[in-house]
Amino acid sequence: MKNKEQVCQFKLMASRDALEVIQGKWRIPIIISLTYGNKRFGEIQRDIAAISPKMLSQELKALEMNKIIMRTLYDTMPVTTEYTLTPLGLSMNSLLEEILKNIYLWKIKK
Amino acid sequence: MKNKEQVCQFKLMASRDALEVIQGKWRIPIIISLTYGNKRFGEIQRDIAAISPKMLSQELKALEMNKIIMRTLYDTMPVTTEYTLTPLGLSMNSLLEEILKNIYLWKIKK
DNA sequence: GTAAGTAGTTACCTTAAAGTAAGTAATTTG
DNA sequence: CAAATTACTTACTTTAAGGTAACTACTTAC
Repeated sequence: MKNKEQVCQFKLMASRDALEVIQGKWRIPIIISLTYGNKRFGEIQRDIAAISPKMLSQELKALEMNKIIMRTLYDTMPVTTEYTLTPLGLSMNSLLEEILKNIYLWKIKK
Repeated sequence: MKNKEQVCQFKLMASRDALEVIQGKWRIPIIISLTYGNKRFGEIQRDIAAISPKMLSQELKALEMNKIIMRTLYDTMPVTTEYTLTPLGLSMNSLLEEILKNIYLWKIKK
């Protein structure tokens, strides 16, 4: 078995890549918004009142590239776009729930 | 029971405060480093080779304020400072492990 | 035909996060 | 006693993230 230091270094390198997925001001809010239903661009924008269309568009693209969300085009009149969490996105959310709960419980405790 | 929209809005607000704890380039790497043993300033700095003393000092303070880590002064000669994860810090780490594992598994899958 | 909604894009600007470099103070080693 | 180590701090600069505002293109409603 490898020693602690090597394992630690490996974990540090792995996290550097993986965590960009949830870094930034808007990605986690977008994931949270989508756990309450598949949504369209405008609906997410209304959920997260402070986000600009530029940032929303940019972050949706990044989340799609990282396979956290999916974009589906519906050939309705007018054309609508729907955003959905992937299984990875859903698994991220359940973990975020845990983290939020832990931090919240800690903050109210004493 | 409240409707989906209200629950979603509540979650979005709660996450805004809670997630600052893990935002930024260095906080999670520091947490990871400390799960492989209580460490001193210089030891963390050696683990995370790219971090500057300024950033390390600043982020350690922030993590301490958020009760993720603890600082212990030892009255040795010379005085040494040791950083330790709190129970909250440890719980954060197990969740980070899960997130990293999920993202990793997803990335290698196909 | 004017306004409003959907789903964005583009260009430009500001600010906050991070980087760089040097300094401090105390102690220890050669 | 000069150099190195530990644990930082301070001042200044750079970069990247995010903000602002205006614009596009298509459709529907009034």
